[in-house]
Amino acid sequence: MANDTPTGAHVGMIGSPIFSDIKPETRDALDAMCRIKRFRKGQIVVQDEESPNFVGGVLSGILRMQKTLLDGRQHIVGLLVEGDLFGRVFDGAFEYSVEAATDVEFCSFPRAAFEGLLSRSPDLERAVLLNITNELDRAREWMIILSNQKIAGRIAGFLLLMCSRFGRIDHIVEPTVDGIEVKIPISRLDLAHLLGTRPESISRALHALADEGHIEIQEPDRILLRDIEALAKAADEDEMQTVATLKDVLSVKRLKR
Amino acid sequence: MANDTPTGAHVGMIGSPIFSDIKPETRDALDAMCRIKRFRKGQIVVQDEESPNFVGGVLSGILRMQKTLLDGRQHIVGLLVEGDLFGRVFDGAFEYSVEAATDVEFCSFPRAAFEGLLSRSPDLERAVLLNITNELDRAREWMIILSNQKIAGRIAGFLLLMCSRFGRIDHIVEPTVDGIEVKIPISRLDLAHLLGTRPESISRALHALADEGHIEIQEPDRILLRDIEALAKAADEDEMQTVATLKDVLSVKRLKR
DNA sequence: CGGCAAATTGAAGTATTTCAACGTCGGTGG
DNA sequence: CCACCGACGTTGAAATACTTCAATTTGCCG
Repeated sequence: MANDTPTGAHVGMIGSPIFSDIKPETRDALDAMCRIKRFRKGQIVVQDEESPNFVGGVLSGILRMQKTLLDGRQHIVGLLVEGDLFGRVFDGAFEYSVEAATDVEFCSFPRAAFEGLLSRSPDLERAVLLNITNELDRAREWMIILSNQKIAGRIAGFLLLMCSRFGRIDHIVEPTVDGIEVKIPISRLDLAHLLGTRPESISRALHALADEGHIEIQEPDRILLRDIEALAKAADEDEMQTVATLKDVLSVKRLKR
Repeated sequence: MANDTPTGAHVGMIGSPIFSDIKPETRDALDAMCRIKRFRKGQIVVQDEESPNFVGGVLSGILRMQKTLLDGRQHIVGLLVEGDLFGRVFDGAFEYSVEAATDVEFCSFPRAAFEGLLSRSPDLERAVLLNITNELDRAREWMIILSNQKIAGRIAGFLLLMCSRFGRIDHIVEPTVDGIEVKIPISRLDLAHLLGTRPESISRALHALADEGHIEIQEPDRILLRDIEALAKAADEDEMQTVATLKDVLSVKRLKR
């Protein structure tokens, strides 16, 4: 399950993964107002339309940010991992619901206090700005992935995004001798919604990629990426940098053995 | 290269549409460092990979933010209108290119000076934070639109997004007696890339919506939305608020006659 | 008026969706 | 402990939607 972190609040360095570049005194202030919360897989952290009165910062585990459509379908617009913030600062309604995709732990900062500290601490404000900027980049990457016409391409893009974004986090991504192993934190149905298709198509496309030897389906939610470059090609990947990075990870791993 | 004709700068209240809620002195400082630039439709404002040394704020016209894929295709990830910012603050590379979708005018703030002022002016920092937050919301809306399986649904979502986001701006959206008239600022090819399909499909889906009476194609780039609710249904629209707002706009217009 | 780019239309080929059925796994209760 | 159920993933086959390639039309600019 989740880490065996001390339960009590106000322990030093609580927000470690969250804000890396802020002054010690700002961090102390943050720690002082923070309260650690834990949710089990499947629990709702924030309900749609009900603007939360806190700002959250993920410590461990994965949260799904989603919108509930008219017909009740849940539509994921992002996965939150260690270091990510959620909730709304200074602004209007938070229009999404947040649900635990795995068991999770996060810091909860009372909204008013957080905003107050934000106004007083330029370093924190900058950290938040950077955080949101990153989030924006991620959303744009999603857009590009989603605009791939072929399902297999979208899946390839999704897998690569998992690697490049969640690479050093939790145990989602593990480099092995044969390739990179990715743990998919959501069900086929959710993945289908996320990628704009249906679970049957996800299944078929995934198995098609496997038949071509680009991936290996070790378990339905554990995929081994064998040929990064082929995946990048399938995904129309434009960031050779990502590919290069991932390949480096692999070769290093190979040498280590 | 591009005729970035810096015309007269330092005129009072230049940034009016850009930051509405900042202190007069901050605005003065902004105006003092700002330089107005104008580009004609089709010109490149920022080239891929070449991190610009300025932050831009759109005054009028429309810019397209796009990524160039390996095969040279241009992939739009957002349209910038009056009041939108672009460029990077405090952070890594700006990975997109920016091109004028119509003739445009924007403020250009030297990056270093802008960041300096940002650090000194909490009100500006907040304004920027809000701006980026909005941008993030928009990107997430795009994600939801893009994950619609049917092309017609994506187009419907696109048209509604145009209305709700660009409603009071430029002359993109005009309420009329018969419905809302939307001017599409990009070509079919670009729209196709944006929506993850091909121009032929865009054309067919658009004409299908017209055959059903939901829209009317007055010119290829001028669409009259006749039945907002039908469009919302086609788009799987979850924001009844948007729909309600648009319908209000319409009925007010009708009364006015 | 000719020429070009953009938009549209047609027809054939692919890919995806849909509906239905089956297998697996984990939990529950007899 | 085993049978059963329900959730999930997978597979098959037919229906549908989209893409592709080719041809045609439209509108604009020189």
